[in-house]
Amino acid sequence: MAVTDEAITKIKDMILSGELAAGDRLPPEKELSEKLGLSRSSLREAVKALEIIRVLDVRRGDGTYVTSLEPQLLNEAMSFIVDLHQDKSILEIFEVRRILEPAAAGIAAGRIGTEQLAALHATLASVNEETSIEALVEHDLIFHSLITAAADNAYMASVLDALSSSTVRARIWRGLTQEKAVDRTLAEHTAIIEALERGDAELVKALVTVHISGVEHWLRQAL
Amino acid sequence: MAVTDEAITKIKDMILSGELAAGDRLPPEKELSEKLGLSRSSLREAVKALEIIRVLDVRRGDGTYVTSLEPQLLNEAMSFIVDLHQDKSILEIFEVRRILEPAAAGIAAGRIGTEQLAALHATLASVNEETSIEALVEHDLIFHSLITAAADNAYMASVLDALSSSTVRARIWRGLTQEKAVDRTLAEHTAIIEALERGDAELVKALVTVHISGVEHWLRQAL
DNA sequence: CCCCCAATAAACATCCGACCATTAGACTTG
DNA sequence: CAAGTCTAATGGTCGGATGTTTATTGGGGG
Repeated sequence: MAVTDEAITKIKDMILSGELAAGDRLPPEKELSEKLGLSRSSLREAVKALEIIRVLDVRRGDGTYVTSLEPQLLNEAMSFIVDLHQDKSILEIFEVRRILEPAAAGIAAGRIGTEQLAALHATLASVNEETSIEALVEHDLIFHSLITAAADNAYMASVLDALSSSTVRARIWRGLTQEKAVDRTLAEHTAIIEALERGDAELVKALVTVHISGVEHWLRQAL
Repeated sequence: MAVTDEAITKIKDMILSGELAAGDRLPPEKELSEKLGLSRSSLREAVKALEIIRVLDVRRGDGTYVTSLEPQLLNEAMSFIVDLHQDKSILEIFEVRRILEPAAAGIAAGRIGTEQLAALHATLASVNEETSIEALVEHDLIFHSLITAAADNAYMASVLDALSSSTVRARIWRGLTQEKAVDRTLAEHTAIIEALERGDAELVKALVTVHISGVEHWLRQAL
């Protein structure tokens, strides 16, 4: 194994063993490179890799720290990868979403609070049939994120958010707007909010399933 | 933004724009560093980061290539992150698994082939109540992976495999063996295989739900 | 003509040392 | 005591030298 990969493993092990905890500061690059027995250049490659997947937080002029390692940090790292997969298997992604998202929404129905419901209303009110595509994508991301967040499971939220990365959503919406399906989507969003307010988990699950399956169906025809 | 991060974004964009396709070879480090306007050292940090998340494949003495970007490559990158989360939110992970894995197994019931069933029998036959913990963990990983793989959805398999990283599984099994629950787990595995053979999707879903919930329940008591 | 092997060149791996840019914290000053 | 300033610590970037691995090429032998 290359020294850089060894360094990555060693740093990871230092975290797993508890030698480094969340929020801890790592020794300076020069010092750590000597401790691990490799050059600063090689160590920096290792640190950069760990920074990309949000394990380390490098602050210039200050130092390098272990991140909180909270599940939501999984998000960006996963999204980065999903972004690159593009159309290749978008239908497979939807199959996972169709399973996970209704379940998450159902859980959310029993846990969602007043503030979160207000936020849902707000994002819905910010768009209509004449809104720009960019704003619609933004609304759609927020809408689904708010619901998955309300399920109060950071892993679930991370996985779902990553699977619906912004670039994927953007492409879909571009197609949907051409099909004049915007009003239908917004109507479905409205229905989902109402069911959430009533706390009707079964109805929420059904509505979300229909909502996602609708897009999925459109995709199958478009491809 | 730092030059290294710019380089990461540029390489990512080259892939998104189609300038670089899966399997393509990147220009040599020296050449690419000049094209992107940064030093070779900094470029190497960017390449290392992309290599860790399985976007690039660096072959010493040969060159650097874009990976196939297949969904299963998501696996290792995600597992690496989940590994670091440890106990922090293991119950949240189980909540996601309890939703996704029965659904995947239910789909697998209709798609699983003879060879895959044989593989399931084989891994089950390789263990008993006196097997070492390491071998039990290995069996457990293979058993669940085979089923999720049979659902024929690479994203689903990647997410599930990542959520049950080997270190997490190892810790759980260590606890389960102390509780003499090994035989029960193996009995449940047997029942799941039989239901899969019959193609009874509903029963498979129920059995997998019970199976995962059982471990989840044990975890709640243990924590 | 084909196969095997050694020589070669290309490419990544690693290291070093220098200098720049930024930040946190100590210090000075009003 | 507060605000601004200075400084040491730390990461960011660079260029080049050298080592290691691999693919390729060309020649020699079968």
